[in-house]
Amino acid sequence: MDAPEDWPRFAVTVDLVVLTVRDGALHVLLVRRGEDPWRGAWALPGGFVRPVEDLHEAAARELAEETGVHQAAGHLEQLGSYGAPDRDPRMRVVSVAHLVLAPDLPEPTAGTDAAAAAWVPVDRVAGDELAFDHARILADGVERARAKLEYSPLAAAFCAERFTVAELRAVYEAVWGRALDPRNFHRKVTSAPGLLVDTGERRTEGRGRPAAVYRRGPATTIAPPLSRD
Amino acid sequence: MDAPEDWPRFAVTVDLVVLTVRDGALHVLLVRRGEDPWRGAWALPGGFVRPVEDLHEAAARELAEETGVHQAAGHLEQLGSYGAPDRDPRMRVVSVAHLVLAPDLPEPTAGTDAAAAAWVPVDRVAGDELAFDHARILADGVERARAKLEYSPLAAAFCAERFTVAELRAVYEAVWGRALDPRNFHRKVTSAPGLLVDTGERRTEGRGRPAAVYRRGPATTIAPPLSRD
DNA sequence: ATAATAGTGTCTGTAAGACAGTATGGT
DNA sequence: ACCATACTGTCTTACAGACACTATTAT
Repeated sequence: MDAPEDWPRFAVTVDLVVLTVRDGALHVLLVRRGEDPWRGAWALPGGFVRPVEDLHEAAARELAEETGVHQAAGHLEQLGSYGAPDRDPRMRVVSVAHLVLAPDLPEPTAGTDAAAAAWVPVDRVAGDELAFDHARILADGVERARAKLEYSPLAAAFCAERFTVAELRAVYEAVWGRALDPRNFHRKVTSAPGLLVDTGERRTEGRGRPAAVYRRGPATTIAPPLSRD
Repeated sequence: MDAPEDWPRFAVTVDLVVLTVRDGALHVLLVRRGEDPWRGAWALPGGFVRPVEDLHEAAARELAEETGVHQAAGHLEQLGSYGAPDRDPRMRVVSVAHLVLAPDLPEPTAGTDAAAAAWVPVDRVAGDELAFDHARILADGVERARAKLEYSPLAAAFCAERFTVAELRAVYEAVWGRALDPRNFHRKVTSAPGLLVDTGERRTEGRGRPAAVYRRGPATTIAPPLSRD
């Protein structure tokens, strides 16, 4: 086996698929590119991995830099790596994409790097207006999120620390793009052991009976899973 | 945003978690390292990504080089990337790990690179005898394989092109490490639409009634999934 | 005949989907 | 009073797990 220093050098970046739920629809955070290539196109936020940081750290740092969010609530996980030889015309770049699920955040651009940043509904992102291979990365991220809601407690990452069953259901409906029966959903999530912890608090939203307020429980999976059919 | 050529250079490798089922147990393909660091330790097969090839191509090439297998049967997918700053003492290396599920192969070492290669039962691999962070990568690969058998037709990737229900069940039992009820398993997999295609062929294994021989069907998921409890 | 494996039928408990009905607030 | 939302209970159907039973081969 040969020594690493004899082998081709790559630039390594992290790209972020940051998803949130706003106004009943799944949104992704995009930035407008200020330079060539792809000047003026929308792109996923991201940046280069520094010499001394792990991939996960780099993703968290870029998230904070570009959105002003110190990923306390929410969820960050590695999505996958993209390294087609021609994906960046300047040189060989491997991007390690990460998926972030965040509660509804204050308008972006609080950050620094990007010329402009915006939340865009995922079903209104035209694939050909995204830079590089970001349309593929976005599609993979959305699919991962949709799949994970089935068997993991991750939907709560889209909510504030305290939330109602209706808010949780709204997340599922936005991410899956279909209506769920409120009564069966309630029965399912409240009976799943360790999924929700009742805070005792009640909350009135407009009219109607006040809803119980929950926190995330210790469960790491939902078995049997919810079905998105 | 800055130009990639101004940024730190990484070496990028692919590492392979190659799994197969032999003698009723899940095995992983390991190679003995011939050089420092970790000279003499077991490691996952792998190597450096070349200047002009995609990550997936690099993984397939390394698989062929180190095992002599031209990944026709079987399955290859990306597992995840590992890039802790100190994972290789020589320089900054990011490894894109891939998972390979292969039918029982002829003894390795048919390949070239590795000083020695061997199939090792996964539950007999001591974590601290693997080079670099390969113990973690192996654990992630095995967990991925176990999880995917639940809801995907991937178990067939461990079988020859034509196989019986009993052979398929043996795969599940080896990967999950628990016995399954042959009758319920048979009912489940034969009634899953598109999972198996009856070839009409029958096969007698020792004594007992001959078993129907199947090929993989077009199904991409098993819904509802099997449960490994 | 006996053993062994392949494959089918039946029963039971659990849970999902559909939806009636009750509880508790705002207007 | 009325409506909207939260929550509970009931019915039906589907399916997993358990296991009796039949089918077809080797010894």
